[in-house]
Amino acid sequence: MAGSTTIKDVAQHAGVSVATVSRLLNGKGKGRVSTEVAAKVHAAVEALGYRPSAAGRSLKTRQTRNIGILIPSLSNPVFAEIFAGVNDHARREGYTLLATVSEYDRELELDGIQTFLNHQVDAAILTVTNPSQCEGLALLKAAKVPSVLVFNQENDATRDAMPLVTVDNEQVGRDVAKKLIALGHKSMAMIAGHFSASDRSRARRMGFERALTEAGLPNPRVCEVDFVSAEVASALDSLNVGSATGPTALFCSNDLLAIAVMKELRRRSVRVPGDVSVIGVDGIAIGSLMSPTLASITQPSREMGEKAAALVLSQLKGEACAATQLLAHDYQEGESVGPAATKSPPSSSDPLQPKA
Amino acid sequence: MAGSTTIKDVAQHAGVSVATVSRLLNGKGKGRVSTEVAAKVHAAVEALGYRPSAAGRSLKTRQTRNIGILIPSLSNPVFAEIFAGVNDHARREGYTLLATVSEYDRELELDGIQTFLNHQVDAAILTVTNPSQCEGLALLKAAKVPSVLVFNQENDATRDAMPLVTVDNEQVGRDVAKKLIALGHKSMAMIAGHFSASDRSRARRMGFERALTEAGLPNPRVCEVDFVSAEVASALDSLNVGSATGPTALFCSNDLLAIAVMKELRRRSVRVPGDVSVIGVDGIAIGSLMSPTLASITQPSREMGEKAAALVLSQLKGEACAATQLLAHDYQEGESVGPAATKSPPSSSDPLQPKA
DNA sequence: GGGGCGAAGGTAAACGTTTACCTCTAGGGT
DNA sequence: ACCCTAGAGGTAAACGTTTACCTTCGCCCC
Repeated sequence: MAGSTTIKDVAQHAGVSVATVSRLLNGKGKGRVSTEVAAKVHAAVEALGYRPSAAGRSLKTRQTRNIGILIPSLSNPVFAEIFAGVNDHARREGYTLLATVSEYDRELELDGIQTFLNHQVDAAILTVTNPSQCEGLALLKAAKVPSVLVFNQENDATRDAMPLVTVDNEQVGRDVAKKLIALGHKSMAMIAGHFSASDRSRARRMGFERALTEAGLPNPRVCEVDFVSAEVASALDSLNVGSATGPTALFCSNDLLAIAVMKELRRRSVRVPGDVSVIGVDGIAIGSLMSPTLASITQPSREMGEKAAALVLSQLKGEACAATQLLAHDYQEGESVGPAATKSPPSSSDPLQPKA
Repeated sequence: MAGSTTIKDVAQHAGVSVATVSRLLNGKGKGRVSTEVAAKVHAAVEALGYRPSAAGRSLKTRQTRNIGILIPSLSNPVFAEIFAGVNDHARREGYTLLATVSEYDRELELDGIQTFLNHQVDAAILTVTNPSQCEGLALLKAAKVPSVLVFNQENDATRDAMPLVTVDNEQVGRDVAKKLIALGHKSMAMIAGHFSASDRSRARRMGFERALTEAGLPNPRVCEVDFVSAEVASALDSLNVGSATGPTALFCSNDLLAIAVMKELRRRSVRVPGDVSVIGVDGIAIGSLMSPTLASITQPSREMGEKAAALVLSQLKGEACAATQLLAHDYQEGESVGPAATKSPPSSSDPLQPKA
């Protein structure tokens, strides 16, 4: 806090009542103030460096003009962009962001939400690890705080609707499959962060698997990693990547992971996409600076942030709004995917695909 | 806001006075409450789902337990880490973050600081484009809000001290120079974002140039870019990179830029480090996933965030604290630097360095 | 047995706003 | 000449806390 000059000081200095000052400053009331008085008040405000106290105001108006935003991590550029989008929209509407990052930790998620509640945020924008088992969400609903989930793919029907802004992650998985199938891949694998920490990964996996099944292909091998490079290595081992029996294409649940995978492949002298194709999800900018450039499914992250902010704000104004907004994703070309390798002569050690 | 049950409701429900509730909940007052009353109150709190109003509390205590944090951008992982560090420390101390990103825009910087002031943050943590001409800083000082600059290298002596948490950016520049000189480089260039937007870039440049001068080498060519890849290309053109008259080493003012530069070099078939060495600053994680891995000067970003938070908090408690904390940086090995290329036969078109 | 003391808890006055309601003045319509 | 209205501005009551200051009571010590 600071050299608090209050509205009372201003009123005194300008020789008017506090009500007048308040009315003028918020442009309220039919009975407006005369221009002379206005001038005096403004002069006083200027002279005293008056700044209305948010606390006093909030107490009376019962709104804080704060929006809580909870994201798992800022290391992933996707979340950084979401944040930028939210920030931008919120600022324009005169709202401020109470931000916290959860590091994918359920404990911290709850803690963050509690904090939002304690601070009486007017609205909340969240990405949680698992909407269907996040107690915090219930708290927000109980407190009737307009909230929206970003990126999450809530599929728990028992819970009454909390709006979502996301892409169709199952379709993302399908699109990846479609792309790889079109290039002749028949043996694929998926590498993902812990599914328990990301319902979007789960949805992507589901779409991926279904598309493969529909195409008459066997289920892909799937491997979870803890996102430390050592684990990436063992994941590649367990999938037999690079060997004749290994997959010809790797679907990574996000770009950061895909980049780590490409690094490890390079270390092993597995050529991308010569031996193995790699594709990620997110469309982060740095992907196209890699060599080979990373193919990915791009999401309009920044726009998602803006949409999310717009959504909670209109909810705040009491406007009914679409429960869920599905934004379009897109395929981002990249050198990291290519036609399936014809990896072995016909008399291969892999009897399952003699015609490949 | 929400189904506001107030402290009065709790008091009533528990059959005690509000003062008792308040005292119990904050563990204040020598005259403690008896265990039976405590139990009743807690039961009431539980039953009613009571949550103290931050507004009411702030109004009375004159502190918000909010810390403002202003950073230029979250796209740079360095800032994301700072944020994580601040977030972590603040949370542990029971503070919440009011966050905003300025996109390196002076207007938005000021706007953000005003917002902090309007919300009466207890403290502020900032990275600004230019400390010596940021009006916002003066406002913070005038309002006596404990503040700290992170990453900035304030060098305006006329201004009374605002504490800094940073690395010695001039030394960073020197260390880069030293490293490159040791590898035999004699012709170097620096590529940086707009210097006007980053005093740390300016300091790095200064150190770099001074070290070269002290080593008897000519001043490096320096080129500012607007951080769009098209500009990186023209920067490389203007520096003659890849030609016999061009530099054998490029010092990039941050890793993201270095990565973009490496990308463009690759496109031009300029070998790194064979033809040109590249070194960045920041030590972002993704640098070591590139090929070649990026050499860099690492900064302890997360720690800087934690230190910054600790610093403003102790300032808040009235403890005097070191005006400036210089943290150690470190050289991060990377494949992107190597010995200076002996780029042309003795009868070169470059008469300036016949002996090289 | 009385004075003193400390523990337990109540009373009420802030903190800085906003806003419903009131007062006053001037002007206009009949 | 009168009433009505509208504009301009003042008065004071909230909003939900915290906390200084009381009151009460039981206990101990002389």
